[in-house]
Amino acid sequence: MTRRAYSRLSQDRRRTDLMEATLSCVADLGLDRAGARQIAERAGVSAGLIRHYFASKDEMVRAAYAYLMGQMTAAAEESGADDALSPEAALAEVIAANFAPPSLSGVKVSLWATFVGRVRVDPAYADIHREAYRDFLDLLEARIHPVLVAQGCPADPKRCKRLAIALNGLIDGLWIEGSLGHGLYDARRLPAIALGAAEGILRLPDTTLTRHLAPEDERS
Amino acid sequence: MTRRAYSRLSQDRRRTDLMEATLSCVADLGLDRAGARQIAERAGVSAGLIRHYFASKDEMVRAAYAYLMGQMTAAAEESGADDALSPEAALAEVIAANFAPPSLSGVKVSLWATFVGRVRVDPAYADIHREAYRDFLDLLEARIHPVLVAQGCPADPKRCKRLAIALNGLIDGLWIEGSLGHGLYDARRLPAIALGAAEGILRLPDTTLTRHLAPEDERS
DNA sequence: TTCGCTGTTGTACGAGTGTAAAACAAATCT
DNA sequence: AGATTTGTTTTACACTCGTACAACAGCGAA
Repeated sequence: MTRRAYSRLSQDRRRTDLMEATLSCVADLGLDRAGARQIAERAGVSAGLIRHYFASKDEMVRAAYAYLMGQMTAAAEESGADDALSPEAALAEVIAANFAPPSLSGVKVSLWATFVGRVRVDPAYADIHREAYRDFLDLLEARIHPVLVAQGCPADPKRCKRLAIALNGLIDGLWIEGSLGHGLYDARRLPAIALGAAEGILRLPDTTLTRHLAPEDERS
Repeated sequence: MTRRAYSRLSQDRRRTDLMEATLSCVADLGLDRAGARQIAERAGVSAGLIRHYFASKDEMVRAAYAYLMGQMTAAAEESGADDALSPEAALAEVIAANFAPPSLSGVKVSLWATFVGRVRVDPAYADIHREAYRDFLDLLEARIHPVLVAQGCPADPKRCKRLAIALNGLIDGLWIEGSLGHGLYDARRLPAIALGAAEGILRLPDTTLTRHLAPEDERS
């Protein structure tokens, strides 16, 4: 039997390859059918190697979840971070970014949902989820506050947090249904719907946020 | 070897027992560890019986998902259906019902998320999800319209549908995070947060919905 | 009471699982 | 060039999985 040729990669590269293969398998096949051999094959590697990088397959899946959420929160924190933007434009960008690729993605929402389903089963998943949720809540709060101040609305911390919780709920729910692409309405309407609803939640005047819609999203 | 005693049940009873045991296992153990033997044990039955009621274990899981969503939709449609209620009170009740047991439940959200994770994998799951989503959207739209009319707001079908989509997003997102019980805030605040945000989304005057909060939920 | 039907159990089987550990080879060092 | 290290493959193993099927027993009919 002739042995397979292979090349050695850096530790980090192999780890991320394996985690990305894990995510790809989970998204395409579901958690139960994402076996170690399948994942290894997608990573271009043999199954035994998994245990050289992770203590167990379960730990690899956990690591893949943490990796995914880390990427998503990093992407969220980048959006609307341009200092030249007005507070209103920055908030609008943070919100709207969730309703265009790469955030709006069937693969991403599938993975997100699959792992959220494990939060009650495994405390490690609960920790990862809680941290990602808190990060996004904090980001929203930080983007909401200057808008309220600029518009002369009450902006005490309690109100900001409360509004951040509501806004996060809105974004999450719309993001899930929009990403699943069930065809009940055109997903291109989502940015306008989300920004319009956000204006309402924050009790801002009409078009405070929607005026910052990207041109391609302007149809209502 | 002495054989186990058993009693014969009606077909429907056994089927629902098996589906409920399936849901219980999936919620507690995760989809991958919810094996046929485990499920059968929880249903008080031997594993071979599954194939007498379902073509395969996978089909039983699918049936359990449809069963779960059927229950949830039915519960939603019952809330706020009292004709004596004002339109505002009925809408408030539909919204608030999601943030108190039995709707607000870690088990339910775990199951919901687990199955949503399969929507991309298996078209049967996509169908079940789409139908449940559409039903809830229609319900919301039907409850929103009379409120807008009573309050003298624009209430054309397009706007109603748009508002229903946004409101559904808000409810979904808040329900998920609230049910997971991550401890980042007190879940008892959710009814007030949701109703306040809904007032904003629908551009209703303050307290139009929040005034219908149940007494125990009145703390902001 | 006995018979017949069928819901139910128990067992066996092949395929697939995650994992351990030995054999090997690619890159690095001397 | 030769030795060393260690990332990688391969094989083997114990176990669990879903499923098929024969044997059994509860229950209604006759």
